[in-house]
Amino acid sequence: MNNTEHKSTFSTELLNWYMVSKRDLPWRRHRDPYMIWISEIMLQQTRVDTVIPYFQRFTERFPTIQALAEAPEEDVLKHWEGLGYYSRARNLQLAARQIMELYDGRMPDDVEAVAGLKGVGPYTTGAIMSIAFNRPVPAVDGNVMRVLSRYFLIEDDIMKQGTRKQMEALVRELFPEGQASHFTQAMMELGALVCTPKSPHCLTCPVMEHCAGRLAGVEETLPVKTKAKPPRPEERLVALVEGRGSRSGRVLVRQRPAKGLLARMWELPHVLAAASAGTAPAGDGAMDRLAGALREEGVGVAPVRHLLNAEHTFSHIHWNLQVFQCEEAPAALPEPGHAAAAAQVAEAAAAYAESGALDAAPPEPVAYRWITAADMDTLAFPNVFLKILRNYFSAQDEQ
DNA sequence: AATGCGGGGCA
DNA sequence: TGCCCAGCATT
Repeated sequence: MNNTEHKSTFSTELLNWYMVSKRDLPWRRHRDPYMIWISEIMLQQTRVDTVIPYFQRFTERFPTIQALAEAPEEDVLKHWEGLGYYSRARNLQLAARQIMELYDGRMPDDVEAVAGLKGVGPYTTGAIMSIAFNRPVPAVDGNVMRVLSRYFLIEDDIMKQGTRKQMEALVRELFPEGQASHFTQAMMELGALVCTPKSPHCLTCPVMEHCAGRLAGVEETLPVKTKAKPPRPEERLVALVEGRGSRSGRVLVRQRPAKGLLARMWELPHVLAAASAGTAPAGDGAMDRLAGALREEGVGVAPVRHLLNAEHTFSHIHWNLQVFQCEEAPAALPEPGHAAAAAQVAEAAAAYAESGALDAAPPEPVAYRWITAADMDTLAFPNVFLKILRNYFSAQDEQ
């Protein structure tokens, strides 16, 4: 069998398998390019089972591009809470506004236009063009690279930029005439269900017969991939500040800056204790440091006791969190009109004025706030703080 | 080309 | 519990 026949066989067998094996997923129930787009952004770095409930809630709340474009950003972030990589949510809304302004509110059936949308890179461009518009534009993600590297025994490092380009060229040769949509989804489906990262299910694979990786016995060692650096440890001290008097039953939280890690998410106040794990001060030393560091930021707290420890891993940082129950220190609590808060508002407003309207969100001050359990329904928290706060409020309920 | 950016699943 | 998964933006 020559090379062309080999490729044709792969595509035909894979497509036939997909037609009878494909899963019934929410975004496969319609051909609305908006739904395809939302699902593809959510599916970046995220598994299907995790995405499904988010997709349902998100598309129910924002059923159209216009609805998404016109929603408050905080609402969009709240519907992304727990999914991670929160810039995806922000870029999604920016792109929706792009589509409203440039393409009359409809996803353009055009490669260059799609590729120009915020948060849409080479992979998502291919996914939208092929899945939604049935155009033969390659959508090469980790699944596709795994499948192709095994079937065609490609030993290039998939972390290299050039390898993805090579795979895209290969996919262009593999597209069956008029079947781009099914074929793109078929490769993803095979990667997700059969050609899995560890212990692939070769015996049930529709293309096992001519899989070069399996025939050579190296399917387990493909794809070749350089390892990522381990996350650097960070020791942090966290204040769970309980309100007094009129603020009784409330907890002090703050919103993170608009850029960087967990942008615009809410969290418990915390400070860096030490650059590496295991060297953080303990007990009274930690409580003194926490109170001192927060006071420098204009927040007066009095740590009472150590409550619990928690961990949170990002791809590049590992947080070890020591959470301390604190009382408010009346002298220096953040109030509306507080000097530091006012300066932050002014700074955000200035940044907004300098930037184009399309790129910038409305000025949202980085602010402190006293919240109740009910506020948890509207503010978006990273998972680690979500768990701590839910735990805390439910314990308060029992008293 | 290298780095920043979450969270969950599995052995 | 430790390891694996890996798109897009920015610089």
